[in-house]
Amino acid sequence: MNYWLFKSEPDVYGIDHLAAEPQQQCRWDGIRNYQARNFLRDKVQAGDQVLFYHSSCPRPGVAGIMEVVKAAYPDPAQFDLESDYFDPKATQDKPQWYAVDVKLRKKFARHLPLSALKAHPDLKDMMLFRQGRLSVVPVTMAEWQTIESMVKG
DNA sequence: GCCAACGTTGGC
DNA sequence: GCCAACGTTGGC
Repeated sequence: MNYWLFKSEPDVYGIDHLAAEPQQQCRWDGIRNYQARNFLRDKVQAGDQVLFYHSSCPRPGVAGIMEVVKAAYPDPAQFDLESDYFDPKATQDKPQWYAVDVKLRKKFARHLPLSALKAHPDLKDMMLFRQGRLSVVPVTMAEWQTIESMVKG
């Protein structure tokens, strides 16, 4: 099992949106960055645990935990002319982009702010900090456990 | 293949 | 709004 951090802008789709979905489940789509795509397509598996990260907002940070319920499949939006995520290079035979399905596991009572993550010595090597612009980021098991302990504590 | 210009992300 | 860090595009 793997651990991840997925980013979303809460104005567009935050953890409360996910909480309001039927079965608190949704398609995580619209990823249009090759490195993020490769993680999604090649590494993200059903059962993986995911931090829901709010970005580009007044208080960026981790808002809760999701679980992957369906591994990667072609993102339907790439074939949809009406969609912002339409990609003329994509064909059914050669999809360019992938999506996964996720389910809400836990919404934190208090969001864990980015500042707290940055301040913790055990998290100093997080890929989140090294490559700030990536929207699908691996998290190590040690980092995951540290973050869980911060939420409880 | 190189590189400049431009666009996007995201924290502050 | 600003800026850093990348990513993408397109000319050559």
